[in-house]
Amino acid sequence: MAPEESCIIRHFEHYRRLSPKEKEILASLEKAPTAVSAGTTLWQEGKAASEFCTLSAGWAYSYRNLDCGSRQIMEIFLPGDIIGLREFAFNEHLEGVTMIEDGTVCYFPHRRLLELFRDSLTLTTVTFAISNRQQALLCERLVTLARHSARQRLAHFLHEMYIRLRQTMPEGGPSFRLPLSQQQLGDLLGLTPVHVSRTLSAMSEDGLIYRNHHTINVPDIKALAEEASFNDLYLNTNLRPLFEDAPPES
Amino acid sequence: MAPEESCIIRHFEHYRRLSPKEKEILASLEKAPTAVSAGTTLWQEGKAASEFCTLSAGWAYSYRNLDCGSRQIMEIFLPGDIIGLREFAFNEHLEGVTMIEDGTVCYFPHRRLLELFRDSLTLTTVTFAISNRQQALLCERLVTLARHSARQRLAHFLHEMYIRLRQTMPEGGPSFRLPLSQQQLGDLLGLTPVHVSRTLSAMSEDGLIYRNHHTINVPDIKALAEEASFNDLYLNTNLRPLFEDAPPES
DNA sequence: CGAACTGTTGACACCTATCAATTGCGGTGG
DNA sequence: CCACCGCAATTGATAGGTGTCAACAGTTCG
Repeated sequence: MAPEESCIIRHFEHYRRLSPKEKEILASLEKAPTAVSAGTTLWQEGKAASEFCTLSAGWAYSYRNLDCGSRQIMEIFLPGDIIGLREFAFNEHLEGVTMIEDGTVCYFPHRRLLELFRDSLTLTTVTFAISNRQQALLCERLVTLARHSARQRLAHFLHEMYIRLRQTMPEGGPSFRLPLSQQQLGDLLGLTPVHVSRTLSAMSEDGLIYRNHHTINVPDIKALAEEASFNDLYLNTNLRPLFEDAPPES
Repeated sequence: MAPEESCIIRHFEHYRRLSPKEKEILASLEKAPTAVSAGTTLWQEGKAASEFCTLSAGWAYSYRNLDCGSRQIMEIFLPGDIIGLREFAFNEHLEGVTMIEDGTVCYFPHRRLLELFRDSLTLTTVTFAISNRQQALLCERLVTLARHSARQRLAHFLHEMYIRLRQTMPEGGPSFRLPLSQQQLGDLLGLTPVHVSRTLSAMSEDGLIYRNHHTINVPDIKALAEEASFNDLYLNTNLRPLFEDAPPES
């Protein structure tokens, strides 16, 4: 595939325009696409970590298995995301990663990221920015877990996914496909699947969302944001103008 | 003060040995120390962001004010930490920052970090690693908020602080000073101050901790870790050996 | 058509929030 | 040095949200 079509390049260009050389560096990360089917575990927590991968197609999630027997889903990955970025500094994977749907991933060794840091200041800052944004997503979820009701948590997550999906697919209408089971939603939001079911039903009855299998229809996105007391500051991915007059490359 | 004594250099050297030139770059971040008293707010959420600062002395925390009137403390900063690193990519501060005790901070503009990225691959990777570690702390707290009881949350936080403090002050015995009010603990762990009080009292009665004003004594750190089902993987700050054969500086 | 999984619904228990009153502590001024 | 004030911490009673257990319905896929 031509570099221009790569998800990861689109993702990076969301933050900053890239030169052909920079695009080439990014494209080189996706030299070895691997097809993976739904339910495949890319790696397990605790295993030695030596690689990242980019997600070219399909959804994935990372998770932690807890001593108490339950499981916490940490992050939902969409096409264009780099999986494992957070674990760069660690020798073992802190989280396992599993595919939600069939998809395609491209593994690349940690060393490649160092080369990227060495070769391009722009890619370095954008990578750092992507990491920052990921962290902001975590912070928002942390807030909802600490302080919000089950209904607010679900409203918040649905709104977040709506926004994230619209950033890559600007025209998608009021509905989107959410290929997560209620068990997975519960594992993500710290709820039991039973309570997820009850809460989603209540939200449907109140006309906040409509559900059809795995398709969610949001008739009034502002009402959903209101319900979640959503803070859209953190999804703003525009880099500060500062970067325009960044110090010159060496 | 001589560069060797700076908290932030000690912090960075925890990850990787630094050359004199690299130490100098770091020391240059701390050119303008400012004394700040307990309760001072360094900046508020939503305000335009143009600076980071290093924390040279004293404790601080970052927080979010929520629509529902309560407040979520996101992060506790100790001497040697860089405050605001997470907000690098954003134009506005996502979080406010307030001093817990009297202390000293050194502001420096965002641009300085770009210069650091440009001038030293080692400092770039260590900065990225520090950001990763911060993220790992967040993940752990997210897990405890999602799935653990009040007692487990408190045990976990106390254990985490114990470990973090020992990393800078290796010999400190079984007790440490924790200058946080129960209101602040509640805001950090998603609990009401009333319930924090009850839970700490119960932990004291069970001999898990002893309290004296703001000093916490942990007679059996392993018991505390057990109680919290603590995962010490994420506090492991040793960079992977990979960094030893990092590509040469340009 | 049946098995296995996912989602729904009901009854009940438990943890934590809420509201309120009281105690203890630190700082201030007489 | 002591009385006083304000804040932090404690303790009690009650309410509410979510977990747990269990049964049942619906969907998917062989």
